[in-house]
Amino acid sequence: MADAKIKNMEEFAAISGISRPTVSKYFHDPNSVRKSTRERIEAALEQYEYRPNIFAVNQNRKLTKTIGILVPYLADPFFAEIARNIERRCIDAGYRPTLFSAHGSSDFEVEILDSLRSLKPAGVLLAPLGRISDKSAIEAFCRDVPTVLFDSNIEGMGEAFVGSDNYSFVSQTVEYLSRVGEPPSFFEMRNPANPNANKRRHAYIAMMERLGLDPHVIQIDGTGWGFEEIGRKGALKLLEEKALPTDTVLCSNDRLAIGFLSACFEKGVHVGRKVGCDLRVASHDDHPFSRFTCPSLTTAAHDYTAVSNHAVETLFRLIESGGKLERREESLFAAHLIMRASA
Amino acid sequence: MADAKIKNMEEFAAISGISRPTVSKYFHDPNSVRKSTRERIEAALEQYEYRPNIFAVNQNRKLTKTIGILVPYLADPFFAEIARNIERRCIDAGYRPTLFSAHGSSDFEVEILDSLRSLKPAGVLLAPLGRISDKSAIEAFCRDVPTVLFDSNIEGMGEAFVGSDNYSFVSQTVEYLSRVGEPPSFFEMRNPANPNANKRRHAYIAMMERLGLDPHVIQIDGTGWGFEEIGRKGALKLLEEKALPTDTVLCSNDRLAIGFLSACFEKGVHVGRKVGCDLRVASHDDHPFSRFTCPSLTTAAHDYTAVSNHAVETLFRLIESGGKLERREESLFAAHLIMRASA
DNA sequence: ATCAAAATTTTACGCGCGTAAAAAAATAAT
DNA sequence: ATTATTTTTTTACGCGCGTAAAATTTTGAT
Repeated sequence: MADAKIKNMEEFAAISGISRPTVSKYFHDPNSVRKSTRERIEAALEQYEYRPNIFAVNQNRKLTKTIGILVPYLADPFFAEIARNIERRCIDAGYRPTLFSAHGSSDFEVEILDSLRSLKPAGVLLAPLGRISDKSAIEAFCRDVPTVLFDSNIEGMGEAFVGSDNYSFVSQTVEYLSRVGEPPSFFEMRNPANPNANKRRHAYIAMMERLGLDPHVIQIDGTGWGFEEIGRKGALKLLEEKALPTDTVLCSNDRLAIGFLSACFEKGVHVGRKVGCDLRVASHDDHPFSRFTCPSLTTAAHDYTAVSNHAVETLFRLIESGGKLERREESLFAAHLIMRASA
Repeated sequence: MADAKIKNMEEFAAISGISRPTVSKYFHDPNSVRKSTRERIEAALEQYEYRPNIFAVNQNRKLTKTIGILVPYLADPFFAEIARNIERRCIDAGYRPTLFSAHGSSDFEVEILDSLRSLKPAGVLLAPLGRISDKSAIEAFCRDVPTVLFDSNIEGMGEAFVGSDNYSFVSQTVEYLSRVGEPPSFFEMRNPANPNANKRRHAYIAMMERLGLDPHVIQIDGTGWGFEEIGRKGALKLLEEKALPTDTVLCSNDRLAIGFLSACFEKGVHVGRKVGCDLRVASHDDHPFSRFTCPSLTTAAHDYTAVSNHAVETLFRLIESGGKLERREESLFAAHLIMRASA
């Protein structure tokens, strides 16, 4: 492997004593050539350093081995975590994942979709921004490129959607909170960027009514992706105005809850389920940091692994079947409750 | 722009009434062709949708417009934040950034470097894992690809290093803490993955000695990138054994501090600089979440913008000068103290 | 040994574009 | 109008590889 460098496949084929078309076949799929030739190629591969030029390969192959991954906001550890899982699986399956973040901007999202298109990826895993996404741009993209949506669903777009079952999240938290103490109010942003937020609100209301309880939805102002700060500001206002209808708050997501808890601490409000506490706070997502909040956050956790696995597997299936599925698939995974100190 | 799609540059040239070599020249640099022809091309560009095939372009051009960005751990919002800044600037400058994360593993790091090499990028911005990095692999990579290191320095590798001045961080926190209260102990991991940690420890000791104070370095066990959990475990042990030498703790970085604060809360230890508090805790980095800890974290902040800007600009300069700099450059940016409630 | 099946080699073309060289055209300067 | 200069066109080759078709070799079973 320390010998002179090989320029191209022609040269490498000559050295390994195999014809170029066969070598080409080998790189496409090592098992497509006879064992003895495979071994000869691999022997040469160990002596000489050669890898096919990826640009020439991609130009000529109908199907690239690239998989695009686009998430709305990579600085959110939740997406970073999912992306990590997905990347891993793609690599294991012999694909080359390329990761993009829309950085919370729909302009960026469209721009990335555009440059993703020119990469001619075998498939794309797309977690759209949601409400502010340019729907028509996404729809056009999905028509051209085999795409599986995840995290946020947009009706009818992509060949499949894989995400979490928001009803499962909320029903578990609401059930637990109201069984053990006062029923929860629901704390959320007035104009949530993410469609999951709406589903969670509806699930909250439905669940409360099923339990014969009065739903209280508290909506706070704020835009953008600085959820913690939005939650903190909203909570500060509520606490100052003593406007909380119950002593239990269920936040739409963990990042809002992180802000909420920080506001409580500032105001000297004791959060927790122990005696002497003023307030219980729970939430959804099991954000990587939620176990380090003060107090640690009771939350409903995504089945990260199941979601990312199934998203990737669905995409592989989609790719193998030529970019089209019989019918659009929707897969939702249940949450599981993680009881910590906050509620 | 809704007209029939163009297959290749040949076709597009025919339609726009310009010869293909000239069109090629235009896409390389629009200002390299006469104004009148530029306008004709751009007029055609508005009517017909055409973009040069990126693979064919990259195969034939000596220099790609790709810039590789590799960070050690993208699930750490600190790196996500830096990556966001860098991506932005690269796009603005007409490059195509591609982001990779080593996910904390040196195997991954080498693997990514390898696939990065085959992308023939114009340049690479590399934040190495640090201690566990495969130095020889990185060195070999830097020889082949114009590379600027950032965040963690590895002596002699890459054409330049851009990062923060650890001494500036620590001197400010130590000075402040010991001026206002009891001098701090230094809380860190025994075997830090990141070389900055070592520099911070040395800076702490030097600064304490300069102030005529006794340094106390507390080293805790733990490996990997789950710093919060490591910090929490370490702090729990310290608090249980009442092993803290002073009532002021300076953590090596914010993620450790987040864990420390969570342990304090669990143990009922009151952190803050107000009267009645048991402990002051400060740290370094200004992690995106450090303002939402309980209490909010006093910390020394990176000049994120300056670091990412200067890293990118250095890389551009490096690219323009053909991949070599007169001599290796090292640029360090000062921190600024952010006073919050924890100390 | 015989023969069909499977794998490989030979040969050749195409992908979409960069780019060099010479000829032609357009522009600017005198 | 003439000449010098800049820009564009024509022509042609190369990049590294995919892939098709026909010829050849190897393999495995009889």
